[in-house]
Formats: sequence, structure tokens, C-alpha cells
Amino acid sequence: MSTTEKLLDAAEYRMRRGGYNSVSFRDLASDTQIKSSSVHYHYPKKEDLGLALVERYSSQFNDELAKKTKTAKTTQEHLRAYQAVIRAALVEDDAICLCGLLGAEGAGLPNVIQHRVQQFFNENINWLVSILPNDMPKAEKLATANTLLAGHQGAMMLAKNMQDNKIFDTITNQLLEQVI
Amino acid sequence: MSTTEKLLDAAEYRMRRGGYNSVSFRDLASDTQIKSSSVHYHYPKKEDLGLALVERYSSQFNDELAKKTKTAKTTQEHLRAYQAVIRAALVEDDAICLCGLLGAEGAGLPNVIQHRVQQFFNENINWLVSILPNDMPKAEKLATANTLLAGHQGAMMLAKNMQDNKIFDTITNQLLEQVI
DNA sequence: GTCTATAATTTGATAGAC
DNA sequence: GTCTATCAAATTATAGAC
Repeated sequence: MSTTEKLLDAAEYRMRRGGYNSVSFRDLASDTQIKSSSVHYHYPKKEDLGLALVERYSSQFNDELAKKTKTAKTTQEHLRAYQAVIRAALVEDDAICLCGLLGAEGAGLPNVIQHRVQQFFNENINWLVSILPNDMPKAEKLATANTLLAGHQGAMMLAKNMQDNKIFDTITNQLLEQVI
Repeated sequence: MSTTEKLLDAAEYRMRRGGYNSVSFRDLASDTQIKSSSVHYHYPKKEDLGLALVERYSSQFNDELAKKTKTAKTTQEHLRAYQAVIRAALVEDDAICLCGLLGAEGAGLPNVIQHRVQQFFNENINWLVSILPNDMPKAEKLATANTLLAGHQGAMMLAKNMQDNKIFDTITNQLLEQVI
């Protein structure tokens, strides 16, 4: 594994738990067995690291979604895939969504990162709108996409806080059953 | 206004925007026109300040909820009050819920604060369960309460990030219309 | 309650050798 | 690409005078 990969892994682990300001170059240096000045070689400013992190997280998320919807046909199949991708992020990594956390910290972050997180959410909404039923009115599609996104993000936060992943399942199942 | 009130106001303003680690004693000192050592007189450790902040936020939230539901009779009336209290926190303060943000940062915070945030969520859920229709099965009540809480928290985060409070209204209206 | 002074540590960041 | 060395600033926190 390359040094930048190791750095991004370590940074993602820490940032998805404590937030942007909980990650320091020295922590990452000790995580990856190099010196903090070497971390700066890969990511000169913290902003660069944060941006790279959101970019990698975002493209991995979209890749997972594409993979899990390869054979999906119905809206329900697509939505179950969406739920499964987010659930995997919660359960396997034992952490909430990177963009959910950075979105909450929004005003305290560098502008470039704020905007990149916003882009992640916009891509989520566009995707959700694209897989909702054709006969659903456009305005309702948009509303439903927003509700599903917000619901899944809130569900991660609450489940993590209550230390009970079943809460995520309960909430998102109810959303998928009742909101369509 | 007392110094502790001024301190809590300043701390809440900052923490609800950038999170726990974005607030420093020196910032609060300059906000309130005293020295950082004097801030420590009021709140010896940062943990003390954070805890006091969540406690005040939580009791103000519960007070607002009690006030707005004084004449409420139906489940719908209670839920509209719940929505209104959270909406006011978003629109008037132009910031998301303190506990929503601290909940997301959970793992990076002192344990006492984590637990106090958890208590805020538990009180929310208990209240929601208590105002849901009598004929709703207990398990469904609990699921619905969790969905409503997560949905409102996610809606704040998304609306703030997209810089469009109408998104909050759209999401929470849909939840109140379809989830009951 | 507030101040001055200061300690101890952490943090983001850079210069320059290898 | 990584290291040593170092810096300037920020951060939490304390001691003691007024």
C-alpha cells in the first residue's frame, strides 16, 4: 500500500470519528510510521488532505453504489442498494459518513471542503431523483430524495450515538417502506 | 447579562457552527471582553464548559417544546410543535442543533459530554413516543420516534449545508405527512 | 471575579540535508 | 520521499496578586 493510501486511511479513520479538527499531522505521522514533515510532503496543507479525503470517500461511495445497482431494475431495488451501501459504511467501518460529519461541521471548515461536501450531497440527490418512479411528480421526487438522504444521514448519527446499529435499520426500513 | 450567560452564548454560537474543537478559551475571552484565565474561573476545564452548554441547550429545548405544546391535543399538533421548535433553532440561530453536531463528533468528545448528548436524544425519543397515537403498536411507536428524530437532525444538517432552509421544511413536512 | 504572567503541550508549517 | 531541526502560533491550564 502506498504512503498516500496509508495516510488517507489513517486520516479517514480519525476524521470520521472526531471530525476535521481532531486530526493532526503528527497523529497521521505516527499512524503511518513516518515523520510529520513527510506528511506535509504528500499534503502540503491540511486543506489539501481534507479535500483529497472527501474526494476519495465520494468516489468510493459512488463506485459502491454503481456496483450494487448493476443488476437493479426497480426503484425498490435501487433504494435497497443505497441503504446497503450506507449501512456497510456504518457497520464495517464502525463510523458515520465522512460527509455527514463534515457537513455538520460545515461553517468551521475551509471553503473548498465545504463545497466538495455539498457536491457529495448534490450527487446523492441527483442519483436518488434518477431512480425514483417515472410517474412521481418532479417536485415530489426532489422532496423524497432530500428526505431519504437526510434520513439516512440522521440514522447513522443516531445509531452511532446510541451504539446500536439496529436503529439504523429500523429508521431506514421505515423510510423505504413509507416514503415512496 | 451575567458573565456565565455571555460565555455560554458565545460558546454555543461557535460550537454550533464549527464543533467542539473549533471553540477555544481565548475566542470566548475575546467574545466576552475578559481574559482567558477568567473564563477558566467560570469553567475550569473545557469539558465543564461543554457539559454546561449541552445542559442549557437541552433544557431550553425541552422548555420550548413544553411551551409550544401547552394547548396541543392531537398527535399532529404535537408533531407540528416539535417541527416548529427545531425549525426555530435552525432559522433564528442560523445553525444546526448543538446535539446533532456533538452527536456526529461523538467519538472525539469527552465521555461525560457523549453521555449527556445521548440523554438529549433519549428524552427526544421518549417524548415522541409519548405523543404518538395510542392505537399505534409500541414497536412502531419507537421506530417512528427514531425516524422522526433522525429525519429532523438530518434535515437541519442538509438545509444548513445547502444554505436553503426550505429544504428543512420540505423534508420535515414529508415526514409528518407520511410517517404517521 | 478579574487580572498578569507563565507553563506545558500541540499544531500547522517550512528549510535544507540525504 | 523521508529525515532532522526548527518555528510561530495556538491551546488548555495554573499560580498568585488585586
